[in-house]
Amino acid sequence: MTPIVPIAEFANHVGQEVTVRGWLYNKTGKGRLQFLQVRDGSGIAQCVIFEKDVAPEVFEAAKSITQESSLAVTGVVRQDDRAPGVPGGYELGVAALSIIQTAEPYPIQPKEHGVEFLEDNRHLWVRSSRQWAILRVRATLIKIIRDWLDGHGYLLVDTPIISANAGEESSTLFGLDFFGEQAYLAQTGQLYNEANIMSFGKVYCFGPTFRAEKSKTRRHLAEFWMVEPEMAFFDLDDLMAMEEQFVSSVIQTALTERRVELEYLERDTSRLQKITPPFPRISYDEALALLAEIRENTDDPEQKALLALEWGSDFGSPHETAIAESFEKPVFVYHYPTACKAFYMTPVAGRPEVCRSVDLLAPEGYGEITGGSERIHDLAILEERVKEIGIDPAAYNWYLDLRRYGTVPHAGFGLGVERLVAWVCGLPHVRETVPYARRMTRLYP
RNA sequence: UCCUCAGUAGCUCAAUCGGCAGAGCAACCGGCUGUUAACCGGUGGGUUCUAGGUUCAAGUCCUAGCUGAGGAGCCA
Repeated sequence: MTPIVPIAEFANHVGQEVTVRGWLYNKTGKGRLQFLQVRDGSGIAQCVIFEKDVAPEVFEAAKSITQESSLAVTGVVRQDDRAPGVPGGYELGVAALSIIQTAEPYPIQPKEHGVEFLEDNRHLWVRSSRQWAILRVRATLIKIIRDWLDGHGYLLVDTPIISANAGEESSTLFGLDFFGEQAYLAQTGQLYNEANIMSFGKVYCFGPTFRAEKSKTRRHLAEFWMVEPEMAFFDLDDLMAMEEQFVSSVIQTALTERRVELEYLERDTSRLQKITPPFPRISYDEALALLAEIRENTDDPEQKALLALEWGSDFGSPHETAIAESFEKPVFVYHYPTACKAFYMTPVAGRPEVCRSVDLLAPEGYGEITGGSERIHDLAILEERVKEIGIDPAAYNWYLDLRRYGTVPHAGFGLGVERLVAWVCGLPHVRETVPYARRMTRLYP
C-alpha cells in the first residue's frame, strides 16, 4: 500500500509514490495524454496519464471519467512549473486509477455562472476552488479571533440563542413559539456578556445572530456570525486601544496563515498589510465636517446629494464609505448622537446628546466592521434611559440588577465575521463568506 | 417598504424595424504526447417566467402578476 498523502503536502513527497483520494475537478485531454485535475480537500493537483504508462482499461477510464467523479489515483509526485493547481507546481505521474463513483453530468462548470444559479447549487458550489479558498480563510479567521482572545485573558462564555427579550427593535427579530410563550432568536449576546463580566472580568461570546431586517444589500445576512468581547473596567479609550490591537493582529495573522488561498483569490494584500496600530480616531462631529469637505470637493451632483447629512442622523452606507476612503487604515468614529444608538450606551458627561460609542469603519468600501460602546453602569441613569425609550422595565429587571450588585464601568463591541471575511478576501458580497447564506431571498439549500 | 434593471437550450448569452429560435460552453461520438476554462470535426438539445391583450404575424409591443439582482433605509 502506498501512503495516502494530502495534495497540500506534495512538496514533501517529491520522487515518492503516493495515493490521492478525492474528486475530479477538471479534465483536459491531448489524445494519448490526459490531464486530470484532482482535488482532495487540502488542495488541487494535476495528475498526468500517458497511455503507454498504464493498463489499457486505466487509460480508457481516465478518458471517460466525468467531472466531480470520486476517485483514487496512485503515482509518483514530481515538481513541474507547468503544473496548475493549489498550491501548484507539483503534479502526479499516474500509475493506477480507480473510480469510486462516476458522477452524473455536473451542473457547475469552471466558467461564469449567475448568482442565483450558484446559490441554488450551493451544496455543490462549495466544491469550487474559489469557494473552497474563501471558506478556508473564514475558518482560519475564526480560529485566529478565538486564539487572540483566549491568549489575552478573555473567557468564551456562551450566550443564549433563544431569548425572551423583545426589547429594542422587535421588528427586526425572528419570533418563535417557545412552549406557548413568545420568544425570539438572539440579535446579540451583549446583555448576557454584561452579566458574565461580573464573574469573569473579560469575556466574549461567539455565535450566530439573527436579524429579520428586509435588507437586500451586499453587506447583509439574516443569519450571521458575530464575536462580542465585553470587558469590565474598560472605558472608551481602552476599548479603542484593544480593538486596534485585536483587528490588526487578526488580519496580519490571516495574511500569513492563508497566503496561498488569498493568492488564489487574487486579493491585493498590500492594503491589508498596512493595517497596524494605531488607527485614526475622529469624533462624529469631525466626521460630519469631513463629509461636508468631501461634498465641497466633488463635482458629482449625485454624490453630493448622497452625502448630505444633518447632525443627529446616523451614517448611511455612502457616508461610511466616503469617511473610510479618506484613510488608509480602518478609522474609529466615536461619540455618535445618543438618539441613533442603543439605550444602554453611556451619555457623555455634560453633553448627553452624544454617547460614548465607537464604530470601526473598514477601508475599501467594507463599511462598519465593529460597533461598540461604554455601557451605562449607573442604575439611575440606566433606569431613566429605559423610561425614555419606553421599553418594559420588568423585562430588563435582571439587566438592571447588574447595576445593583457591584456595578463597574465596562465596555464592549461586536464584530461581524462575514464582513471581516469579505474584507480580507476582497469579495463584493457577503453571500460567499458563509457556507450556507440565509438572506431575505435565500433559505435553500 | 421604495427606486432601477433583468428573466430565451443544463449554463452564459444573442436574436436589427414586430417577419423561419441562434452561438459558445456542457453532454454524446471521433481526432490530437504538456494541457492551463486546451484545441479541431460531428450529433442531440426550446412551454422564450406566468396569465391576459393588440396584430395577418409577438422572444420583441401593451396590462397585471411571479421570481431574481443591484441600491436605499436599517445594521455587523
